[in-house]
Amino acid sequence: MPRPPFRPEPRETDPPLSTTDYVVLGMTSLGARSGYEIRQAVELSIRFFWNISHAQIYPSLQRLEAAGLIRGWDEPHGRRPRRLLEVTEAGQQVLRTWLTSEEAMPFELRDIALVRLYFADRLEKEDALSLAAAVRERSQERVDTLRKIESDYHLSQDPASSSTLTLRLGIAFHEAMITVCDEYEDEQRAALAWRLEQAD
Amino acid sequence: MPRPPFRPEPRETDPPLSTTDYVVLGMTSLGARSGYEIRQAVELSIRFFWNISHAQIYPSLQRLEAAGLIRGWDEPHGRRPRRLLEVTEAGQQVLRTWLTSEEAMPFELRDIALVRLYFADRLEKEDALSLAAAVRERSQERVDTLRKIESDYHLSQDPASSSTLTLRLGIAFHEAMITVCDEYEDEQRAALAWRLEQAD
DNA sequence: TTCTCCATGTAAGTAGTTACATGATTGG
DNA sequence: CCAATCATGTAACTACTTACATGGAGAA
Repeated sequence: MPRPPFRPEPRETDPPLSTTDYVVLGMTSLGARSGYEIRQAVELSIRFFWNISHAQIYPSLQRLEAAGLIRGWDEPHGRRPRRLLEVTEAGQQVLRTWLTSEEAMPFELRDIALVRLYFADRLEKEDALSLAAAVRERSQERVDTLRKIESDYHLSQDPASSSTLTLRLGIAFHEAMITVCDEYEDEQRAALAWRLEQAD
Repeated sequence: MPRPPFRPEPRETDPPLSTTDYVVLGMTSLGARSGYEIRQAVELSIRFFWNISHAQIYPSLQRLEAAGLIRGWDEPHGRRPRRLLEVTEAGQQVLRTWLTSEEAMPFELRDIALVRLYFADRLEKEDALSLAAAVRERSQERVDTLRKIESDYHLSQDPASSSTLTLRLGIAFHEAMITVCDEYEDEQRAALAWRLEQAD
């Protein structure tokens, strides 16, 4: 009977961190002190380009703590349980290494509105028109909301660009969407007018 | 021995379609005749705002065929197997219904570059600067590529906006990114200059 | 003959969402 | 006292990616 092949002890080296882990680590490094605060910080800052749900945060915190990148201790508030966190020196270092690494920075966009618009030719022109209008209105609402937030923001203090970065990108993107919809609507209306003319 | 509990035949009512299923259905409706062609069509058109891999397409085709929304038949090319497809009238109807439905149109963006930029304050100013520069260059390359495609496109024929929609959105988005990076770099450089001045 | 493209599928693993579960505190 | 918010976690499920697997056709 052959000897089983030699396998070195599979050296449980820390698995590489996911982007979500780096977000959790980064928010801790910026001063978020609990899973709950991390979630709020994400919601108020980077959710436009990287959203995470609380169901991802708690397992991520466990991984980071096991890897020694953050430190956590229980500090209940009254009888309500609470686990406070802080980043370790190793964690700071890992974060900085990630931020300066040369690895690829993939870009991903998923927008059902654009998918629908792409297939709008399958509809009657009237329906295609109202679809485009709905998409345009959605973007218009987003722009209005973001502009409102932007002006409230200017009224307050901090001119730090990292906080307004998401605002400005959101505005730029949705304004481009509005332009595209406008053009599409013009085309459809022109085609429709031509058809009505022919019918006379 | 107890009788097994009565269970009504679980009336295999068609599960709702995912957006990916609608993409596959839509591409078939636009004339893609095989899984392979669907994949190519996605790659050349909507991949900027809805990418799918071939591993998603084949199971999706099976679901759609089971639901009677497309029809498929084997038509090997020589000895190479090939399954051709066409959309059924029911499929056309389901697609139109989806396109005109009022359901929400969520928008999702995931960009590691922006995440990194958000955490750039954790770095030395020099490193923050080179990170911002790397992000700016990435977007600049994208803009250059997209503009090239756009001008090639203009040289050919079809002025259909659905095909240029992805181009124009991509350009608008990445130009906004460049502006944001420029501003961030200016800030960092100013802070750096100030620090050097103090050191004198 | 070798490379690229055509062509279809499955398996295993990772990532993410939604729902389930619980309960305390604070402010009106 | 009731609603909103604080606060943490798990389970089940869905979606998606990467790797595995196979092989023919056509062109250079």
